[in-house]
Amino acid sequence: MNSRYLAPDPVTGDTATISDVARLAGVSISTVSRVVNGTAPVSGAVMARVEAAMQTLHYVPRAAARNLATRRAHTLGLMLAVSSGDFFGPLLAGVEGVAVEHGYDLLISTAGRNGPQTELPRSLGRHNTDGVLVSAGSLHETALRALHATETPLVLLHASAPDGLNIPCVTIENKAAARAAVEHLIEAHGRRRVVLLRGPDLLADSYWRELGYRQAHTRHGLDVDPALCVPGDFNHEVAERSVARLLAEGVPFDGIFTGDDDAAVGALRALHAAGVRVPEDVAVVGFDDQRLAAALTPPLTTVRAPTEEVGAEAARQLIALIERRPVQPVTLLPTTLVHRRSCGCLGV
Amino acid sequence: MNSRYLAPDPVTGDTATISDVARLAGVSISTVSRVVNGTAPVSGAVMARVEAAMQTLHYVPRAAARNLATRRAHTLGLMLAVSSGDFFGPLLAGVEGVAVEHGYDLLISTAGRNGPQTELPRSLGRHNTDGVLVSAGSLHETALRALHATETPLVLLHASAPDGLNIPCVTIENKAAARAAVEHLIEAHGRRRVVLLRGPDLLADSYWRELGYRQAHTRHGLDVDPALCVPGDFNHEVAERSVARLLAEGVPFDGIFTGDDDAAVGALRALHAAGVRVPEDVAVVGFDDQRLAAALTPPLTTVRAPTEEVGAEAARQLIALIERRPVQPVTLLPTTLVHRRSCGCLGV
DNA sequence: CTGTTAGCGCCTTCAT
DNA sequence: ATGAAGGCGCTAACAG
Repeated sequence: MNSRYLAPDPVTGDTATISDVARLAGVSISTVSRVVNGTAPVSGAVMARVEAAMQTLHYVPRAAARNLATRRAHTLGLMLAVSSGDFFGPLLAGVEGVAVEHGYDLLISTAGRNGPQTELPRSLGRHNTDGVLVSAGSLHETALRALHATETPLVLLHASAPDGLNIPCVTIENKAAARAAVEHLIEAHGRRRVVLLRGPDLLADSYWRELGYRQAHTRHGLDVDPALCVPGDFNHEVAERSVARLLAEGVPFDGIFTGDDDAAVGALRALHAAGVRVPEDVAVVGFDDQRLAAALTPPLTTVRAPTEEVGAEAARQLIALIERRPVQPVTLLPTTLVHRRSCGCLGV
Repeated sequence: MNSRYLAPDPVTGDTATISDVARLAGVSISTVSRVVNGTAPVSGAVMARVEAAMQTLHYVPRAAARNLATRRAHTLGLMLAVSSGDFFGPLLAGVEGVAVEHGYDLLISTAGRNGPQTELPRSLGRHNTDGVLVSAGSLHETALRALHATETPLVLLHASAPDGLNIPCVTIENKAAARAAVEHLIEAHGRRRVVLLRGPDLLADSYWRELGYRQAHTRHGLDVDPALCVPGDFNHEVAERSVARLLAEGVPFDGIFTGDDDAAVGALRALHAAGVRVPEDVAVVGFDDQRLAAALTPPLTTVRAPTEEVGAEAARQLIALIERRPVQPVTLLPTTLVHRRSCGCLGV
């Protein structure tokens, strides 16, 4: 190539470069560059010729060359924790939609099952990426601090920034949602002794949801009985054990806020095994509205989070950061409570 | 930079290049390149000096420059259909693990909810990517043909190549798995009239699973009653309607192969609503072993697919293709039947 | 509006 | 075993 007028040879896989186009169109490479990027005005006639040339040559700019010349990667990094379960898809869809809309590609990396990485994978490193979206549990705090120190544009997903780090984050209104869920049990269904299945210690989600649980009590002049706050870990096995123990010990309760839907599975199972009726004896609310929520017996009342929008908003923030526009330090997306049978609302 | 001996300025975000390292170590850039890539032997002493220099400068090679020089992207493209539900995570984990292991990055793109794309997104195009993994339902056949014509290395996920296209594909043993599931109903539980909830027409999965269903019958000298083959669409609503209709029409049956777990949700719901006991009156098997399978009432007997391994194997094939090593035209990964209550096996 | 000319950072022969 | 020099394809001043 580069020395012939021919179309790219489909056999060698050789493809046209900007100079091929320029030559065919009878202009300079700068002009081609201009019509490709709309960087500067180009006369109609010339533009037409160039576009024709690009067509016949099947010209596609080579990203590596552009990236090298502009010293930008035109790429967003997304650092994920594998466990992301169900909302993986929507999250990705949200992020990707916004990314392409703004002309960015998406480079992905997942943390192994050995927990948060202590190092940013090279693929998402400084030069491969203009910025990185870091989802909760994917990157160890020290790695995050190191990254932040290099001034890499960063946005946190479903997590808040470690002390002292000024990193924008986008997540859902955990506290308000948890409060609303528990208040629903208290107000609409007259429950007074609601169990809290606590989430994993390190997760920000756990912290805020617990706070919401407490706030619901405070607002209604209720005390929180420490005996009702047991481990749930956002995990059905842990949850099942906790609820079974409560039952075995004869601790009285008439409601459960399970922290997340997975834990709800365990809670329902323990309740069912003990012959406790849901929602008559114990009303249950979950959190997340995963696909399985509606399929449980009884169908689970739970909090629906706008996962796709979380991804989209995070991407928007990151791009703003990259392009040096003002950024929201923390954005909390609103949730809605989905009423199903397990709380006592629908049907019986 | 490029003219000082200093470490990269953390404030400007300026970072070291290969020449900075060379200068600090007192060698040429070629030598640095050699130690970075292990391209040619380098004396121990020199190597040590270079490595020290890289350390103190926090040197990281710039991907764009390498890609430009080598004319390779060192990147795999992954084209996904958004709906991928539950097995999104494992699949990604599989692909990514193999990719990084071989020194490739992962660029992702998802098909919008408007069905298969008719064009490969630019981000996964020829120069941004050394090859592309195309998952079922993400790319329209014409796009696939066009892509294939450009000689882009391609591997299909959960789909087989369109007629005449010689594209390797990796998926699971749909036919054998479906056959085993249905045979289990026939052999272990004595069912003779098993309903088939057919999957979506265009999906390869649907086709093979239906074939397996038929094969199970043939092998046992049973006829397939066309009245028992109804739409399921891998969708709980469609499935619920179909099963409800069968019940209403009084068509007799004693088992259901639901095609996938989502459809199983609908089937169980319809059965429950009609007061039909599972598994006593009707035994049910699903397919996929999604997370909700174990949480259903009763817990669902279903086929477990090695999703992560599918991703990993696909990545291996693609890399082989890229590096011009021999490739498996089609690889079928084995599944296992997970016995739970809905078929009549465990508990009651 | 259009062309010329430097690089961007790295790999890769080709000498030595 | 090491260095020198020429690209890879494109963008971005800088002239006209």
